[in-house]
Amino acid sequence: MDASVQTTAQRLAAVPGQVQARAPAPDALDLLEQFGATIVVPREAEIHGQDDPAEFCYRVLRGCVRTARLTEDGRRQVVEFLLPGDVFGFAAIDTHDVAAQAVSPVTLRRYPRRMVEALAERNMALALRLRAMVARDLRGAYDRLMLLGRKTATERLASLLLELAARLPHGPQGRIELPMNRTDIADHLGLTIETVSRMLALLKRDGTIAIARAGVQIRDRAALLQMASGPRH
Amino acid sequence: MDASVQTTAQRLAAVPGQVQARAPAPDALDLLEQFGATIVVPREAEIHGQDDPAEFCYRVLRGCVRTARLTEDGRRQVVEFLLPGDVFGFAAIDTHDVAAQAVSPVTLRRYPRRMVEALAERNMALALRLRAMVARDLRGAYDRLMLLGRKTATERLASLLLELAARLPHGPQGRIELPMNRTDIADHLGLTIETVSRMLALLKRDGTIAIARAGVQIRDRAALLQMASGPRH
DNA sequence: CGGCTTTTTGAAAACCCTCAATCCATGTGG
DNA sequence: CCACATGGATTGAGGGTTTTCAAAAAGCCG
Repeated sequence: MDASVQTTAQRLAAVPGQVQARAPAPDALDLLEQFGATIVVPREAEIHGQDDPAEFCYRVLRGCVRTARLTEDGRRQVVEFLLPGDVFGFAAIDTHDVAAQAVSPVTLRRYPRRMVEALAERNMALALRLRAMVARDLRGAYDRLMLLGRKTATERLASLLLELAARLPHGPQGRIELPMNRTDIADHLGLTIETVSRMLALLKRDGTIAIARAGVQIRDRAALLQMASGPRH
Repeated sequence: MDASVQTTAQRLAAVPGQVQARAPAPDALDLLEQFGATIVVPREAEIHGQDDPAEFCYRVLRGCVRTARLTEDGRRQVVEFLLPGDVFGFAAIDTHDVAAQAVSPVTLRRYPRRMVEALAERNMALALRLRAMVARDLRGAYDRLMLLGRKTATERLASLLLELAARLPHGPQGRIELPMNRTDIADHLGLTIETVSRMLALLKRDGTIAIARAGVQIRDRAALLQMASGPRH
């Protein structure tokens, strides 16, 4: 079987360790598959830098990627975490406006942007798909603006835990494994690692969650939901 | 002369009080003009709500618009301020993901989204223009994530002042008039009005800026630039 | 079992927020 | 024309949340 005729869903299913058994829904992104290359990136390695010319865009097959911005004096803002099935680098026009690094050992599918552009010019479904992806990124960014500008430390943690619980595969009793360390979480939520640690300890004492290092289990989802949107009323 | 054949540049130039005498560069957005309607919105009135179906998109002709998100408990995050020449509502797919309100009395040009979509399907230049606009919004949102997540109050103020100085028309000695009040600024920068006031007073004492209510003059641009990117180093 | 990194915990300080009063500009009515 | 009311901005005092600095604990891997 020629790899170029695999659908996205089939390819995803073929990746070892990939748990989501989603229905093989046809996806406009499948058109890109024949131009894709699979690459492996070691932990903490850079996939592309900020302001790099946007030669490629990517889909995560395995592992976790973070996108981030850096200031000259070393402060970092992690924009988002990308998990298997997620794509990134599609919004860029000329250059990437964030850097992308591997949080864990990562397997990626990489597509040349020239091809994406060329295909999208001809194929309206793909063009619409691309637009929907960028719109989604934008909405996500707006959500995060609210989180960073107007939420407390606990609320930020609660929001992130709920988001990750919805996106990560679940183990027994709804346990999830956080792929990123405390520093990544802190730089994503606009906090310090100490505050992240303390707020997690707090949620643990409450009985809202159970944590063991990277393993997290949500015990009281309702409480988390309430915390995520604000303690008042 | 039929209004429908005016170019964007011509129309902009025709607006009273419009100062920018930009060269009449052809713009793919001019294609929309024949479907546009000019509307006037009073101060503090809503242009569209969050999650409203995206029936229209807009261009600011006069005045200042803010886009914002609200939480259930009333906290607000102002996403951005839009000034004459700026467009908004183009990134939406089905619904607007921010609310838009008039900061000052506003004149807008309003375009039906159906028309925008229809034209973009046929006209590649317009489609690319739309994409570039959304990409710009996204980059702006990323800049703001860094600002909210990792910058101090003074740095946030310095950043905003520099941004507005670059976008607002200048009076004598580089004076600018801030169209928004302290509450809007605070909700944009993730601060309180008191902190905004205090930090402005601080910059004033430094001699970095001169302020009189809404009027601001930047006296030491280099100092502001340095503050905006961080005090350390 | 060491040596390493990561996480957690503690104490003190910093920064920003909250609450409250005052100031200032503007507008209104007597 | 002035007194007064109103809404926004400023200033002050105190408190709270998060940060900073420091050390201990817990994993991880040789």
